Amino acid sequence: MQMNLKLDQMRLIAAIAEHGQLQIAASVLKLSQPAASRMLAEIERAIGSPLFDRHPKGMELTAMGQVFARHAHAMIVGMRDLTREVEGLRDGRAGSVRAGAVTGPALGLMVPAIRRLKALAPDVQVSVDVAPSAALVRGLMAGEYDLVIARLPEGIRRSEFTIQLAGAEKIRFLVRRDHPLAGRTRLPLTALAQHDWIIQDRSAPIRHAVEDALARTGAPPSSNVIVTSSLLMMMAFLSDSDAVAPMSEEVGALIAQPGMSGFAMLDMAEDLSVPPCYIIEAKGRSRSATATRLKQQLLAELAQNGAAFR
Amino acid sequence: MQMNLKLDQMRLIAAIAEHGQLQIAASVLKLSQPAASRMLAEIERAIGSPLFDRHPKGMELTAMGQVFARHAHAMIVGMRDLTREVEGLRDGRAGSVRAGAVTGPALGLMVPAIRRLKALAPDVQVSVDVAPSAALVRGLMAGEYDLVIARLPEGIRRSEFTIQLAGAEKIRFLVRRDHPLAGRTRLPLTALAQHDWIIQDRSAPIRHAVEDALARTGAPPSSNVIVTSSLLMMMAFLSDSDAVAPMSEEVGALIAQPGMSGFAMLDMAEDLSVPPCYIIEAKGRSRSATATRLKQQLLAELAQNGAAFR
DNA sequence: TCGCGATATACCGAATTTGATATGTGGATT
DNA sequence: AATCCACATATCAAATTCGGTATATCGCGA
Repeated sequence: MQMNLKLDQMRLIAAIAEHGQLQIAASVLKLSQPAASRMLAEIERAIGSPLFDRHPKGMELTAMGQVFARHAHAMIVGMRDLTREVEGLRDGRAGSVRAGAVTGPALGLMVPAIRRLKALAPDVQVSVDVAPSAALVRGLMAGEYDLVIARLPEGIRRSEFTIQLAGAEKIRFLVRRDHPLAGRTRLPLTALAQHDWIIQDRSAPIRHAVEDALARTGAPPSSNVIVTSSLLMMMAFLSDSDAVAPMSEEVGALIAQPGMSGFAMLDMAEDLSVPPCYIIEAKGRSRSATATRLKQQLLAELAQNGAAFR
Repeated sequence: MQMNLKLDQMRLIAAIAEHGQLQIAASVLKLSQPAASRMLAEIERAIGSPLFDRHPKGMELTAMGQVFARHAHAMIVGMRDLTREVEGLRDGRAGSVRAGAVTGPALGLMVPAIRRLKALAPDVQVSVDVAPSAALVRGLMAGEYDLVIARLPEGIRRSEFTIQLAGAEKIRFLVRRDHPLAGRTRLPLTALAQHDWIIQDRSAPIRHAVEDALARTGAPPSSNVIVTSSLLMMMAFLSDSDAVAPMSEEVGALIAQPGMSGFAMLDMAEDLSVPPCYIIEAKGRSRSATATRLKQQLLAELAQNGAAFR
């Protein structure tokens, strides 16, 4: 399907969704009602499905319309953010280092490196995001980050990046402290299948790795699953249920400090891991002094603890 | 500034940013080089600032260009996501309940309600996001959520929503267990000002409330601040430093379970809170049966624990 | 049955956009 | 100095977009 839609079309859909009537939406957008009607018809032709159910007193979104309206809204907000940020840049706001990392290296590398950087230069502005690799590399390419610690997405053109191996990331399963499986050792993966799972979105590498490992054992995945990427939600569900949640070892270690936590990591018969991570910067990008210093701290951390984070 | 830019313009900027040369970008977009050059010129005229520094062998992004390219990339990705989701809807994927909550009510209300719902209907698809109120209500309006638990953004038209009071949200300060302030009681806010802070983004209500309270005491905020909204990053920084981090009481309670955690919540002389939360649904929206059931569980949770979450 | 309110369609003209080719300009390299 | 490469500008023609007014259509309520 070819959907070369325009922002004004997004605005129309969002306005109709918000106001419930084409005429009001048209007025808001400073269009005549027939112009709005025709624009809507063109959008629906491009989509190949109605976006609104028509009623004598107005319209309401169809299921497809809800999907479209959500995206339209995000686009409108995105344009607003762009405008704001472009204007803000005119105010000459000082640079900062903007870094991102996937969860394990966020803890294992980024946190100590930032801590060291702040020790040396307490007033630098540091902004850190934790996100999946694809989003991080996308952000890096788009100039949103100065550097990221992430996996290499497929098809990445290595020649355009500076890439430094940072290490592998192991998967552990977190449970509440008094979970039936908590005290056992060398658990097979199949032992987990009968429990509820709190698991990440389908795009997460941890989920891929876990599902692949389950597939190799022949055990079906649990049928009772709650999908969330929020660590908070995971901890909350785990804390008073028999659910299990896969996560990176570093995250698990932080949450389940031995003897001091309401959580525990399961002892598995077989290690699971996800592909290794790298410190990635975009070539040809002017690098702020602060970003250079953060990179230096990351390399120092690797030199010191390389064996620990492998 | 009026920036009525087009997606094709975004694509051009993203392509130049990616390839470094106008001619290659033009080719990728199936344009002639002069057409691309003029399109770029028009974008830069609308922006009022160059997006690229020109060099004999190509162009590279200016600071403004990096901002623009990042947003352009997000728009392009958004359009791709829209296309994918529109197509996916044709595959007839079954409905699910999509809920969102700000952090405190995510724990205090949403988690038990979802747990009850799953007990009654183990195979329903539940998706939960934790996000700020503005984003949640935006998502609700755009059809991204069936219901949310959030604060009421300014200017919200109450007549368009079903709004049910869910309670207030208290702020606590989290520290590591052996923090110098951990054992003290009735701490004044000024006692925290000398420590490092791990704090949320400027738009977060918790940050507003904390900065307002600090302003009332006359104490300046800490000059040594790390900004992150990632709970994981907060916990990591707190776990081996003397930093403090404000967060909702429910989140703090989950992390700092008494006697069992590497963290503790500070005992403050004065309670801080953020404005109350509500269960919010959009009127005129066809509600899935699962969403209705989740709403029922939320109301049941409120009826049972209303005093606890107030 | 009639009137109302809301959307849909027909028709038209004006404006804008689009993108080509041809050519100019500037910096780097040989 | 000549050449090359990459971007910028001029010119032109074609296509598309845009959005108005006028009017038709439909469902609901009185």
